[in-house]
Amino acid sequence: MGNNLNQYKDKLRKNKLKVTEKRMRMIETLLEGDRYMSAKDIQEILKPEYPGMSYDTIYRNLYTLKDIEVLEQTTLSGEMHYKIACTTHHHHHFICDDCGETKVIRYCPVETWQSELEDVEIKNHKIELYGLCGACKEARIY
Amino acid sequence: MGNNLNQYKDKLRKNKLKVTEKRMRMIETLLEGDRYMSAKDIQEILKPEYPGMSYDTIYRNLYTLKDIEVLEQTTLSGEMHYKIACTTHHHHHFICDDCGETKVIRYCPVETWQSELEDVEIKNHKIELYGLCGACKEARIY
DNA sequence: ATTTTATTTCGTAATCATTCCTATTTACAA
DNA sequence: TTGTAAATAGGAATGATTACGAAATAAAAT
Repeated sequence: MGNNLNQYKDKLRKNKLKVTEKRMRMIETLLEGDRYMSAKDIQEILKPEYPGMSYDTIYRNLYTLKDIEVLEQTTLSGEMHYKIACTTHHHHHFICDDCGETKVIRYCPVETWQSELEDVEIKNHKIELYGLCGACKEARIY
Repeated sequence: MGNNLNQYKDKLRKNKLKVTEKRMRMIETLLEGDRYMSAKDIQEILKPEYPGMSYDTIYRNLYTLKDIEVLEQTTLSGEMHYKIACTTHHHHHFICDDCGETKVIRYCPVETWQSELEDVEIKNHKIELYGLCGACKEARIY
């Protein structure tokens, strides 16, 4: 794989976290998926390799990886989902309702909103677009 | 109260739903609160009046009222929250992390995003700003 | 190579939001 | 006023998530 797993190893080490096999496979799984995945999704995918992988491990690692900003999280239909975070530029996502694929959206008017609401202090914001990606739009039968 | 509860009664009847005491008190509670509230919030507030009000009733009514667009919903820290919907114009919210007060934001660049992502079909979107409202910002001790 | 420390297991249990089930009650139409 | 369809109470069930604690394992530091 030409995936730059080293940057993730470095990040783990920088945070005094150990580079374990399971952790790396979770990161790889999320890199390969490149969409929001639930704890169960990840367990399913890694089941052949690690049949006895405990939920405890998955949840703990998802939490840890989100904490060091390797992952970003969002709630999709009641379940927490995670995906690899992109740290190079601020962005949000379009999420396909059918296949779960995500697309990056760049435009973010947070300054516009800050000036619309002068008296408040915006500390955080969530933007998500939902719908059908090109492929799923084609595949739809009406 | 000068609150126009009649429009809500009409809306219920239009949808062949019964105008019950509990339903109307839930609507009143949400009107008075005018912020996102959880099922538990509502149960707490109505407890003196209806000590035995069942969760089923609360959840079913929240769902029903969202369904007929009397309420809008969002997930806040893992819990579903509801507030009275404004149907006259499209908008989103700023939500105060401290007191839960909401402020309407008008600017919504959904067309901009649609042209940024030509191939997808945006069917839905979620925009939420979080932070401190004017009052809570003042009240903060640093 | 040895030690130290973090991580995983594993089984189980607690928690919490939400939903489901059935008997009973209520709103409202006829 | 009566019939019936909808709504509710009360509690059990579900499902995601977190917690736990001790033993086993693995990673990294010396």
